[in-house]
Amino acid sequence: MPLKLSLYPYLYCVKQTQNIKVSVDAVVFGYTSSEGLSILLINRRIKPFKGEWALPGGLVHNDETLEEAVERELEEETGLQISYLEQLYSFGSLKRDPRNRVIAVAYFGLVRPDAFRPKAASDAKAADWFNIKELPELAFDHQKIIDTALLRLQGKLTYEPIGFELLDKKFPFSELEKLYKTVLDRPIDRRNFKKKIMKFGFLVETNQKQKHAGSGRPGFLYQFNEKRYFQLKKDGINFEI
Amino acid sequence: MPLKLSLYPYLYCVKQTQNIKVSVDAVVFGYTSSEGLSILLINRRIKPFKGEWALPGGLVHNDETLEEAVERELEEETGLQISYLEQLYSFGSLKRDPRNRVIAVAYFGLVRPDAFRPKAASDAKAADWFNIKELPELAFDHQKIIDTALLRLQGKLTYEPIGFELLDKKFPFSELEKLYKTVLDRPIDRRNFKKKIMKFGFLVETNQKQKHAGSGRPGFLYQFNEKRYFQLKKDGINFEI
DNA sequence: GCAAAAGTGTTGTAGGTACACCCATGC
DNA sequence: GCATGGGTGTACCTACAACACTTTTGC
Repeated sequence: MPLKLSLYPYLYCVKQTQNIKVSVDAVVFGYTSSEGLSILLINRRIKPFKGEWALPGGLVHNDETLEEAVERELEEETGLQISYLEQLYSFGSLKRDPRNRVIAVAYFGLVRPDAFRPKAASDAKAADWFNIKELPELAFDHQKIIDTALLRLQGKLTYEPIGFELLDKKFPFSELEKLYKTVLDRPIDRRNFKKKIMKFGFLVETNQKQKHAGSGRPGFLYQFNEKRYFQLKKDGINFEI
Repeated sequence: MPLKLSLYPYLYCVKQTQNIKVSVDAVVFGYTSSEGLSILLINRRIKPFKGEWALPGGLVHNDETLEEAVERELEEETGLQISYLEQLYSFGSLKRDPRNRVIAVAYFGLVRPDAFRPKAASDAKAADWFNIKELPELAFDHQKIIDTALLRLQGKLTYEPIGFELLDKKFPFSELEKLYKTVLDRPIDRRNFKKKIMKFGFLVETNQKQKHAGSGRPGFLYQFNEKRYFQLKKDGINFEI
């Protein structure tokens, strides 16, 4: 059976002009040990889904890349500093948007706690953080996008050290441990976890101690050494938790 | 520092109408033990890049999903049966296509050897297979897309049993081993590899023997049990080679 | 001095790696 | 009978899991 070949495959494309828009949407995760894992949402001021909560995002401009579009939208709608951004998935089903056919290229972002502003800081709730376990009803297919992003976060955390992007530049070791417990939603052995992480060598202990919050013995602060990590990665280590 | 909020974030979008097209492109891998890993390319019959080799693909129709578009394009341009398809990545840089701004949602596909037709079968070389190590110059940014796809294939092979999608339904064990050696481009210990694979339990030995090709002792044929795999996956195994 | 969190080592076990000889078939 | 590829087991070693007591601090 030979290959079946159309001689003019592109003829199909000119029959009717394509009328599809391209948007970007960002699932931005934030984390604090007190509030757990949260997602940044905006309240829509225009139809459709006016007044409902949605992911930050919007149409891509003609003269900007997808990454630039996400960064611009985040800046415009929320003004926050992002510490990590990667493409997640493109959603292209037919009825995503009731107005037009719109394809969404979704991105996955992480911010540090110092960029994470709680409810009080926003005026009139135009943008706000929601705990991952207490999300409101969402516009469009944004719940599905969030589900995809959460799976990606959980997966990624176990084979790339992106957890640091959700913590302050310097943090007590227990913060990292709590982060893993929260996001992966399972218990972790403190001693084994520390051995595993420290063995890699890209996490360095500073000589500073935690400024005391609450009771208990204050721990030393640690920081992630990105340079060392990239060196190790080039030499071929594989991070596995 | 409070969140900076634009009151009318969507105003930005109406300043100028978006003029971006959406296409899909497919990186389809095929494998035979004699020829190694190959990619399916088509020879462009229209400008731009007329006469050059490119990935199969084209503009998405208004009334079809992204997956439908990929499958239609593959059918139109090459007529082949695909055994595995997943989304790879979306490429959105500004000058990908010299005509318009076009965003490509790239897909990653695998076909079995019996769908794999060598050069002789195609008329006038409209579509053809190229060994991964002997690719021609490619149109657009298709080389970059292929690089991304190859990394995905290598990664995926080690943590999901998709290798079976590149082999016939029944195959001698050595075929699987050669596939891994070829794609991962490193030596593999025969005995350990077999132990590892068989331990999972989703690969079953049939009582048929390989019809003899060349010299040497013919081996038994094996087949992948998809049902068993999904059951195991649900119960929480993780495939790791 | 008591509650709360940080810091730290050992032992058993499972799984991975390294490694070599015999068997069935075609020519 | 020889060349080619198929089939198979063991021993060592590393890496992970399980597990509990002491130390520092705030109140």
